[in-house]
Amino acid sequence: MTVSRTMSGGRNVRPEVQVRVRAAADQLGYRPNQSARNTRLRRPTGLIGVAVTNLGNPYYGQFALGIEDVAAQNGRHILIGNTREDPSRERELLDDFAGRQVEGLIIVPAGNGLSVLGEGQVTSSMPLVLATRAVQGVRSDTVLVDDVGGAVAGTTALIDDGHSRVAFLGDISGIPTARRRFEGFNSALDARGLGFDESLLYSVRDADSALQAVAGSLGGHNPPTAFFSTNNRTTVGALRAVWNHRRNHPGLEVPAIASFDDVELADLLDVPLTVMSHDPRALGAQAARMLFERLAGDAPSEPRTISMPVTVQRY
Amino acid sequence: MTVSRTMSGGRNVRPEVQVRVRAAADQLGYRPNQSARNTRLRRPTGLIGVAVTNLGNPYYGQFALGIEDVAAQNGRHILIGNTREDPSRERELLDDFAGRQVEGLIIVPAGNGLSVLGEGQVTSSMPLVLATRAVQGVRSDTVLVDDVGGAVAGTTALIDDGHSRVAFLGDISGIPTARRRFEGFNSALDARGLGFDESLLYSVRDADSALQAVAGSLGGHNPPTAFFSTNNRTTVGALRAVWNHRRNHPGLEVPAIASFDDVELADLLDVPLTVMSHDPRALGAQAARMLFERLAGDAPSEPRTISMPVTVQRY
DNA sequence: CTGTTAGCGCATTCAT
DNA sequence: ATGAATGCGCTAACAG
Repeated sequence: MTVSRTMSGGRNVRPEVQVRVRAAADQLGYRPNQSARNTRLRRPTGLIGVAVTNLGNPYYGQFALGIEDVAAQNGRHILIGNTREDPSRERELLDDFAGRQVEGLIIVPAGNGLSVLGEGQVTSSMPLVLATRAVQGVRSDTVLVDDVGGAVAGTTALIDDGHSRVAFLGDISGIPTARRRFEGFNSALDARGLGFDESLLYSVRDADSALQAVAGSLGGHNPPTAFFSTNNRTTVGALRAVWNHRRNHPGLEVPAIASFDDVELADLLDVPLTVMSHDPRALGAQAARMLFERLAGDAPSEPRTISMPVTVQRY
Repeated sequence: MTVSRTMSGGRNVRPEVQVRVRAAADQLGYRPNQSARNTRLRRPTGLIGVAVTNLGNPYYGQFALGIEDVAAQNGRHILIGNTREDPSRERELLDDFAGRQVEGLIIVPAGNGLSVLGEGQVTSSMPLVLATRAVQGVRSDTVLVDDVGGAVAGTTALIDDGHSRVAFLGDISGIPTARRRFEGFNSALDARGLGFDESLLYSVRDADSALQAVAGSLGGHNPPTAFFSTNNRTTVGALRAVWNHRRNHPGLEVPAIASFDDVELADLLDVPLTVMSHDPRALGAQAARMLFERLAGDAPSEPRTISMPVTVQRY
């Protein structure tokens, strides 16, 4: 008990004894076992579980930073896992997080919108905030991006520049976010009385496949004059392809790109670029704040959905 | 006991009973308490503590991804914290990690090489791998980058291009990595019989300050013809400054940049660029592998230091 | 100020 | 195949 008391503040232990206890602890490398401590105190673990779809994407680095920041302010730590868009990996992570008694979850749902979260096992037992994508059948706090509005604005800007034949780069069957952006894209075309040529829909996810798609598209018959890119990975590919195209065909009009998400240095590239951007770090911070509000009990019982604004910039 | 047995595999429990148990568990949202489990089994937690200096930097996103990958393969999860180069935050994290009985640590030491790790409290009690930077007085497995060799190679390439007046962008007093790269930079100049003009040493850390420094430098008397940039953040700033300079002074020779660390899209920028790069994801994976080797007991008792190779590319 | 008792949730061991 | 007793490391509550 004297040791226990000393290690947890030292109330009611003689200072000199405390010194001896600490010295011995240092010597022996003793540290109180938090697992046992938590067991006994029936205390929350101070852990937040975070699952993202691609840790290697700078976007999610910023996102994680936003969460970490707010978590640290609230004395919590984050357990982070990468789902690689793989629902089974997501399930593993969720099970593990739950078993570790995390206090809450911030999840970027993997896959096509029917993630394992929909089964409702984990989600009912602890506070959950969904980020970036909603999941069918899951009623929980959610932080979305104004995908539709942003896509409408970006596409409209493209149209106003005179583009009427615009290709779309994104995996609308696999990724809900891409689907919503496609919606906005389409309704902007509609609003201007333009149709979308289905042959200009490229189902790509990463930079390489986007590069191939754009290169192929520009090399084909009746190529588009602009590309709508759904995320920063596909934008990188599109930029490279357009860059190559410009180098190989000097004098020709340079195809324009409308990119959802910003890419560092893209503004210097001399490619007509419309960026529909938002701040992933702010998104992460917002998700974390919603989670902590709920943990603190001062959130309404109804799930809240917040939509992060999207701004359009031209380069 | 029947529940316990069922939840941990179901040996010696009648199948029909197992079904009922699982049903009830689902219904109630019951999940075995890992803390209690670990306490009883005196089992390791399956957690790895990771501390990086800047989670928002894409470099560390890749680094974390490399760790996560290997950790997942080994059935471990990662607890990640951001130190913001702040030693006191590092200490907090380390204490917390230790208290949570993480099985091992992968740390990018914060600050100037005399991190709190030097005090030896935490480090003696569990396996530790230092990444990117070494710490004075700490003998542990370490994964470094060939900073000196890479800097020599990059600087030499610059000199061979005819540059004799090269500025240096990096915080050599605050960041050990920058110091080592400065060493290589200097010895390459020496080897070619060139001196370094101390007035061309800019102690910058982030993109903005690097941009200011380069802009100022190019606007001054006797400006350098090239810049050595110590990391991807300072490189982004330098690229922007050089870009602006070229736009404002067409016809003038464009200053060259030698960048330690690659930056996405920089190769398209039409700025003479020498990149000394390595793969942060591989570095993370390597650090994780060393940690798990040690945990498995099949590592030599002597601490090992591995140096990741640096390749030089020209754009 | 310090020690004793009891119990957190779980699993090993030994009964039945 | 199931249950009872016991103890993991810790601390609240109660002695003294």
